[in-house]
Amino acid sequence: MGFISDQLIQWHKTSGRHNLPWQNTHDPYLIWLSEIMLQQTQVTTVLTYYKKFIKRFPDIDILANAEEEKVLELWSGLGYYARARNLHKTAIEISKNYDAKFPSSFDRLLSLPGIGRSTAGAISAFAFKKKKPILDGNVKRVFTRYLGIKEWAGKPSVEKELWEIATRNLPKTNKHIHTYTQALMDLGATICRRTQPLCNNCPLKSKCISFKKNLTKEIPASKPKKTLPINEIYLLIINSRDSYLFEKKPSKGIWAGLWSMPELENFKNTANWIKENLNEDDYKMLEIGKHKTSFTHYKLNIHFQYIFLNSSKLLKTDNCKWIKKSSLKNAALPSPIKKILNTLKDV
DNA sequence: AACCCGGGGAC
DNA sequence: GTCCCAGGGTT
Repeated sequence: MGFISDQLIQWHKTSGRHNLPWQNTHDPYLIWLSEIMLQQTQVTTVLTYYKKFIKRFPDIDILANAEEEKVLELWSGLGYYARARNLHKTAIEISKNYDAKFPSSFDRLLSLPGIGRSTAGAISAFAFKKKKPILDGNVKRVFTRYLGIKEWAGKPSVEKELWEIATRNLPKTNKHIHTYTQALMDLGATICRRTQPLCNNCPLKSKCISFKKNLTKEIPASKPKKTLPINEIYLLIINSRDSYLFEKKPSKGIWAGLWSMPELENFKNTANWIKENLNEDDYKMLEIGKHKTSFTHYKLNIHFQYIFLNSSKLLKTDNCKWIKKSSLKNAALPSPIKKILNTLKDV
């Protein structure tokens, strides 16, 4: 398979993607940001977030000097919020220890928070023209199909093999490594798609085992199924005047660092909670509801009580705050919380 | 090796 | 509803 790299580089010239916002640059800051946002996230989803982000944080020093809260605000809705926290940590580290210049060393890149082997490989190729392999969902799909690998690509032993294949298939020189790397991603995204691959347009079809044996439906093998556990949480949506009451999530766990609603074990103690934390007896229950959402590893049923208070008194707790309705759109809230608030009737 | 971590696009 | 996406970190 020594000529795959040449064919891919040639194919990319006429048929690859050339106009994504993070292309046509070697600025490691812009490339790094795009790679982090694109982890487990589709291009179409990233586009608007990326543009907003570079407008607000044009360079790494500005990002490093920002409050983590502000970074999370621009990440709100994108998910996997550890990416945003690690992004901020890395910006601070580079600003401090590398004079705000991205390190070109692969090992130093790999040591930074949020940058794993594949992301370090992509940054190395795109920003520094270094010959390093990547192994994302696209590459896994292209290689498992091309070679007829029938096992799930996420299985550790298979993944190890795929890294070796990705390394072995790199171009001989680093001259076109950025084109090659982009070509692999583009082929996976536009031709070697998960469903309905466009095999007739594929530059690799003459030697692709899945194409020749008609295995593109079976390969790549899907992840082994597991029944997801269901979690129930109980939230108090407390409204007073033009604001809602929020509670900051802990630094670990789901939605870490974001703002959610006060959470109870159940609704038996609602009155006590309001008395203890807001020193208020007089409240009105406006609505009771339920919202379902689902994550990679569990399902979540959010139960909520929508409560109205006449006065917004001072809180005892320091991890709570009121947020005005007009500010919700730009606050660091998880998507389901924003959705629930949008369904509530105005008081 | 298994689990944790979001949200949405495409079907 | 299902599956998976330019994966990384933790245990």
